[in-house]
Amino acid sequence: MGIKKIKNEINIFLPEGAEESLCGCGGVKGLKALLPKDSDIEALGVIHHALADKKRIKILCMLSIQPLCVCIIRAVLEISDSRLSYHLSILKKSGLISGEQKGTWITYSLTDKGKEWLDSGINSVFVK
Amino acid sequence: MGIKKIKNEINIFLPEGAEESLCGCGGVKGLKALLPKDSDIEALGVIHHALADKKRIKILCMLSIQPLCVCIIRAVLEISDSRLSYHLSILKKSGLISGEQKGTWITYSLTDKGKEWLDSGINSVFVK
DNA sequence: TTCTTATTTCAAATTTTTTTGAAACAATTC
DNA sequence: GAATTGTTTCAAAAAAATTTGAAATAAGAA
Repeated sequence: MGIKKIKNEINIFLPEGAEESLCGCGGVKGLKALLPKDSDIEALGVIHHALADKKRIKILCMLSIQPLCVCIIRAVLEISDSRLSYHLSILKKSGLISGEQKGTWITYSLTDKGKEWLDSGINSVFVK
Repeated sequence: MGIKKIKNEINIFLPEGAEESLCGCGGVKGLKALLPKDSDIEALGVIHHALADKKRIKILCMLSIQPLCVCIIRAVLEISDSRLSYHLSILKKSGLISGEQKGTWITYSLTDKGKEWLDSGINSVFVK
């Protein structure tokens, strides 16, 4: 009732009004074309995946306070060395943090990308 | 050479300078206290996890163009119904999108949270 | 050189996430 | 009511991420 079924380009029925607004953006083809390019989607996925884990978010937050060596991060998080190393490697690969050797130690810090991400996105959640 | 080893509060050695700057933020205890509260970390994790998948990022991008019913999202993404449904449910649980029944169809749109997230974070990656 | 400490790497075990296909459900039309 | 279409739910299978513990590496100190 009140809903018109219309066969369209991809041969599916649509709710009334849907086809017209779809046409406004070029239909299904148009929608596909409007999506960001795959490499951008990929890049965004890598960052989101890097922070899809509480321990890794904590690491990012810690490093936003100051650069820290692995042993201190370990003491705060209370997890095993290899486990921490695994998480650090994922953050490092994502480009959000970087590590610099200082003698026997490796000191990790936020990269510019990491700082930007923290500034832009994170606040929108915390400031609620 | 040039690196002093100092036994400290948690009984680990540290690179020179590390202890002083650590003291500046209250040591390991202080660092722990400076981390966001667990519920915030959790919330951030949920959002990041929701967008840790390319298909889900694409869905978010599509919905930023206009609200869409499942069958159209399906046509753009070219995946099975149940697979799409699974991804939609994760986005829905994260609060980034919401669905409204219109007759037989369900139309999904970005929530305010979804719009904010897209505005704040995402651009910092795409505008490069 | 040998020893110690900090950190990473590796492979196996475990856990979590994702995919698949069938079945269920809900709104509509016949 | 029966049949149809759009969507979700469910459980099993498959794939991917994470944890674990042991071994490797690297930098210094003795």
